[in-house]
Amino acid sequence: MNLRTLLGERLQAALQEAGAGDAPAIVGPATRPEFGDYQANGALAAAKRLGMKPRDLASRVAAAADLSGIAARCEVTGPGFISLTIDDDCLSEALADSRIEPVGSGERVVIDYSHPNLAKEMQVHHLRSTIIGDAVARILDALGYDVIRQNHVGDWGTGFGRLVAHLNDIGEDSDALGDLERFYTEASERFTSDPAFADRARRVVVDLQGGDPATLERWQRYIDISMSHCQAVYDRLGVGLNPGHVRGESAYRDDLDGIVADLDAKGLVVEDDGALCAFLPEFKETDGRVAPIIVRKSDGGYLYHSTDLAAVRYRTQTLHAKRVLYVVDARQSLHFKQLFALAKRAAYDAGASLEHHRFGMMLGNDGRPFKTREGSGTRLLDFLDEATVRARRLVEAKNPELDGKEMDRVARAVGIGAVKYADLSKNRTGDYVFDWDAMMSLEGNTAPYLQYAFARIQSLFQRGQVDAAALTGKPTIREVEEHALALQIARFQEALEQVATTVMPHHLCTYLYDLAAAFMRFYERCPVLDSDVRNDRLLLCRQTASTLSRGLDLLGIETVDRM
RNA sequence: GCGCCCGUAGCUCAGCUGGAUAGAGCGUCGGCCUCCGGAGCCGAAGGCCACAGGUUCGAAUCCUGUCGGGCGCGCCA
Repeated sequence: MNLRTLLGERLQAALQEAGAGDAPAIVGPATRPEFGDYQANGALAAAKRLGMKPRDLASRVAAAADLSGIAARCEVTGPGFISLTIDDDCLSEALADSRIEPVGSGERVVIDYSHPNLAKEMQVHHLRSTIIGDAVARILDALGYDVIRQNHVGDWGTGFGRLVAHLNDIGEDSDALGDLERFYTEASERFTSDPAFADRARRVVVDLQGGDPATLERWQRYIDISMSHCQAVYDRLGVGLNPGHVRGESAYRDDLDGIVADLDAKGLVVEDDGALCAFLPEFKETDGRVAPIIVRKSDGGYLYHSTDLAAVRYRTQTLHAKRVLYVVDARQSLHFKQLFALAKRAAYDAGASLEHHRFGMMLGNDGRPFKTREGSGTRLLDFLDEATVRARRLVEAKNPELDGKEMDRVARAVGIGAVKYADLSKNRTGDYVFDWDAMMSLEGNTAPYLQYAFARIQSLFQRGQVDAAALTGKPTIREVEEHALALQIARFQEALEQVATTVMPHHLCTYLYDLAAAFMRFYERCPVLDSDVRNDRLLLCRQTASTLSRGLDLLGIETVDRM
């Protein structure tokens, strides 16, 4: 249940009854505790339009609103705010039924994320897209959307010419493919230093695009190996991606001629300097130049604009997506603006919402793009190794009695969880500073703090020999701390829906952190095991734990019973 | 040259269709354990929300400009 939506509907009806037409109620969390749990600001804005005194309108709205069973108090405050306090029985009901409401109604959403370049191994800069995309996909899934994950891997393009040419030269049985990074570097070096090799590489590109079977076979072999590296990273990260989600650039290679012919037929492209370009007026700059969208190079080759257009068409017309989410680096902003504009002109969007959800770079403490501690590289696997090692060191120091197997599991959950949370909790459109010590400090808004809160509740059940699953009934709310905690638990749905609309998982992180804080205050003030109302409080504990665990799970973060 | 993004406490970050006295964590200072994990709780100090105008009953939020920082801009993706 979404209390905020419910209050919004009831108050909007009251606004209408009070003569304010279809003015929105504008319900949000109260800004201060003395103003209750929620506040509605809509009467202020509406009163102005109607030429009424805000307080008068607010009073009429408050009187007209049907809030029985929802709000225990509804009163006008200040210049015309409506302050609302949720009824304790209502909270109690909400706790008893904590299912996620499927507001997605099966609407199909395609989400494009991770999309590593298969020419080399996954790098640290692939982390954000992979993690954010995974969390968003999980959350939309949980809300009842029909989510289709698309891993648009970079498996096609001129770069593969040199790789396959190098593979041709050294023999495909060579174990050189065991180290993709080295292989890639060698191929690149030869390409710049050896003109004859560069020529061969360019011919390979032609062969590839022409569909030469032997060349395609070599290429496929390279792709398979590279893809298995990616899968290892995905498994390690615990994200839901698998080979079934892969639909890379090469999947659209046979569509490109048709796309470009179609753009031409629609009069959207012209030849310029030998290249085929679209010049859309909205990309006209103040100096009169128009930024071009090149869909075919002067040598006849295609670029990623064409591939991406084909992908848009596939996602909207074949997959029938209503919404296509691109979780991609902010540096691609112009590309996506152009892509979406051209796709609309060509009617490839089929009315779907095409959305680029950008993110900034991960910076080190020095304010420069992040590198692993050694400064040598940015291989994602090395980075995850370091995270796990650091987490293990931490957990060993705090809780040395965990045995080897459990220690491994905890180190993984804490290490990977901390990395993910550090990223997800700061989903700004700009860059963010990654700091090992801050994210592993186990204090403040971190994954370990939330995991700890969960573990602490499990420990409480264990100490009290409580079978949490067997607890029944609806808790009666008595103390203000209980009310605050119950309210926060009930707001889970709001947090999820907020992520669904904004595609910003940090709203869920903030929610969970506030939930943990509300629990800590409750726990400090309200004894649980040695209490006359033990069952009620145990129920609150159980719902806190399950909400924490579900929320973290939707972020792709594991919980552990002891840590 | 043109364009996009960012500028909030010493540091790292929130601030949800414009709302009441701008919030957390770290760090600093001060309280709280006969009590369920102190990895905690309570409190204090710390802000011209980069700057200047504008719109509004009301602006960190919207508009314009200036100054800082990041990124991007014809045949890589």
